[in-house]
Amino acid sequence: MITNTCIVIAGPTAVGKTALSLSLAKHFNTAIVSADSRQCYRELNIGVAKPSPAELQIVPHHFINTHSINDEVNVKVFESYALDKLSQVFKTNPVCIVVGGTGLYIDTLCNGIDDIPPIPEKISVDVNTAYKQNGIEWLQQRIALEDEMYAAKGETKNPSRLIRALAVKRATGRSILTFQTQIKKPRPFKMMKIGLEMPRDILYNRINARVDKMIAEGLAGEVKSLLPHRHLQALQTVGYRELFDYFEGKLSVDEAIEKIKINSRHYAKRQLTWFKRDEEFKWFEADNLNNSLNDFFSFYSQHK
RNA sequence: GGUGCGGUAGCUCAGUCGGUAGAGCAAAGGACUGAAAAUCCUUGUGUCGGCGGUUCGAUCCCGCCCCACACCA
Repeated sequence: MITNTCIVIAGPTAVGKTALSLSLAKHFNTAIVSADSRQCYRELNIGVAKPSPAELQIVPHHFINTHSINDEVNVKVFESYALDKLSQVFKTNPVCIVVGGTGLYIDTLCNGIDDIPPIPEKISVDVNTAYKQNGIEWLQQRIALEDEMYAAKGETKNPSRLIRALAVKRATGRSILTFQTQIKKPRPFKMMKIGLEMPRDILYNRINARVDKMIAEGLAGEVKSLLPHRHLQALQTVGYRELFDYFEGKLSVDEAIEKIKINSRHYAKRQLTWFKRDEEFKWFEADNLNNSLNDFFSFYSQHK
């Protein structure tokens, strides 16, 4: 029996993941499942560097333009969506391409994520509201009182983790840490993890150039039309937040553009830190597409 | 040409009543379990513009020079 295989392409923003994934999808005559937490939103276009409409037509893509910024999208939503699409693809094809820069999503697709009961909305809302009113000190005090285990071992300086920990404790009576087993879930397919990288200065030049291109293509107009939605989680996105600040008069255009470049570099660095920790990745120099393809096929022929 | 205010980390600046200096940003490294393009943690030696003087000791006080900005001619 043929083993179904996910070819996972990861790496920092602007390294060239899309180009390689398209070539591979054409070669294997298969589909792409995107593992990108922002390209799934149909309202976000220029700033999230989606494949072009033409590219989307040539190769079937999943988890791109599939959701609205008003939908709740999170790692669990992605996991079930992507697993479902993979099983469909594998009915007719033994290979599927997974490409994206969201480390948590890729990790979860490959290894699963611990099951934690759903949290009643009221509890999350209450915790969030209290945090906004009272600040992180309040969260730290509540965690110290309500979840000793988390207070001792958790990230007590990180508001988003504290909020989640407190909500889980209140909803289940158990510390979130007791749910976190890190046991990998078996998947009905093989993973081949490919990381793309390039020298830092070259990557940063590419990022800067791509930001300039996005601006030339009209990113500011896109962001302006999304101003009423700027509070949504989906809009907490590099390229959008900085231009929101411009439209609200907090930054000049030039300052906003410079900020987008800086924040994109920070983002790229975080992605590299995440993926480098996963020793299952095979890293290729992404200096040029043909070289990457040659690297891939010689690797693939040895490991398929 | 004159007067004034400055010249301190890659940038913007603070400070040292004389004992060789520290914030924010940048940069670098790291973490990451339903917000993840999010969120959070760690890392600060630099001829303190130059040359002299005073002093045990000067980035700080004094003199001259250079540079920038503002105003007056």
